[in-house]
Amino acid sequence: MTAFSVANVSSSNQKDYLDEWEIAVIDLFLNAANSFGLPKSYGQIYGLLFCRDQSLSMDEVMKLLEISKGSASQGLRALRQLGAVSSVFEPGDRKERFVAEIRLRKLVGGFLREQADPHLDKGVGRLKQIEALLVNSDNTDSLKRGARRHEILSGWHRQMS
Amino acid sequence: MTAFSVANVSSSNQKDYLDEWEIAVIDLFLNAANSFGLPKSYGQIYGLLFCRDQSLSMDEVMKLLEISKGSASQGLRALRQLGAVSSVFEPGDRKERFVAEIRLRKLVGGFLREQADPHLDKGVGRLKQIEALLVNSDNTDSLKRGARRHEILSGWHRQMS
DNA sequence: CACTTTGTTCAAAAAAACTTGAACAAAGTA
DNA sequence: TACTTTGTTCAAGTTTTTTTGAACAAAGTG
Repeated sequence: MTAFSVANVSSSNQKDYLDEWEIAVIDLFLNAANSFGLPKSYGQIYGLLFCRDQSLSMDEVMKLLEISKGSASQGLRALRQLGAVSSVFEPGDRKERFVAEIRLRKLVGGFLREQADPHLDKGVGRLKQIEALLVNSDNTDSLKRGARRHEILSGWHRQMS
Repeated sequence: MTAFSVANVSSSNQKDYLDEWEIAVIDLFLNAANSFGLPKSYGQIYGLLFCRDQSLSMDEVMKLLEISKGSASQGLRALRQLGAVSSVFEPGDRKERFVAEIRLRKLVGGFLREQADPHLDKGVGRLKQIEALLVNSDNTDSLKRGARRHEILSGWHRQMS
């Protein structure tokens, strides 16, 4: 093609603005994050990385999305923890760079593992606590009702595994 | 039994306090609601009804949970909308009374129908919008990338149905 | 060592979500 | 009609969550 080839310069070798369609995709993920109970900024960050072929540094994420250092740092950490992004170290570059995981399986799996499972576990703990209260004292009438409810909850828990 | 039988008096024929185990169950649902992205009060209300054999009026819900009229009204409406509670009119009583749906199938089904589906639909709308932006002008390079991303998103959508 | 670059932390500010209660509507009763 | 009971609405208040940015730590460089 033309003589303007891409140099592997150390600093920003990336577009420093967002295309319209990228803005729309980022907004899509922003809203998706919201409905999964995750902060909007997580959605934005994931959305941006999802759009790009090249990995991005935290700095580039901050500038492109116009979010603070804190948000970028925390967001990227959380997303990596969820398995939704992974980090790459380009050789000869001190910066950590990030790319989006785009396999739906992995995304859903990570989310379930990190978000759903902990909640389920907490639920199991609470069930045990309820059990304990049911052995307590007398008042047989209410306690019998409690025992029936406990059974229902246990049944639900079984069905969900 | 003793001579103290239960009369079908018109006003509060219910316990006006919560047992310890009921408080624990209500707390369980409070937290569950939270992790599903529903207001805590919805969880409390459902939890209370879940515990009881008898239907409860809005007034009783308010007093037992110590929540406001507004919360009780909105919570009960939303829960009915979700199919998580249903209302009953006792003959010769002006009050509407509520009971919890305890079939897991119905609960999950209602939740998906009212919460997940709308979000999916909104997502489809956004996808169309992105499509529109991709036909826009020139800048073939970025747009090609955009088209690839649009394919991925469409694929995801297919996999989720 | 002094300086730069990269990234984390966390208290405070901002934004979002939830709850409250007073005003209102609807419908029954006398 | 005037009064009561039941339930809804929504602006304002409260609480919770998220974001910001300044201070700090870690590690490379000259």
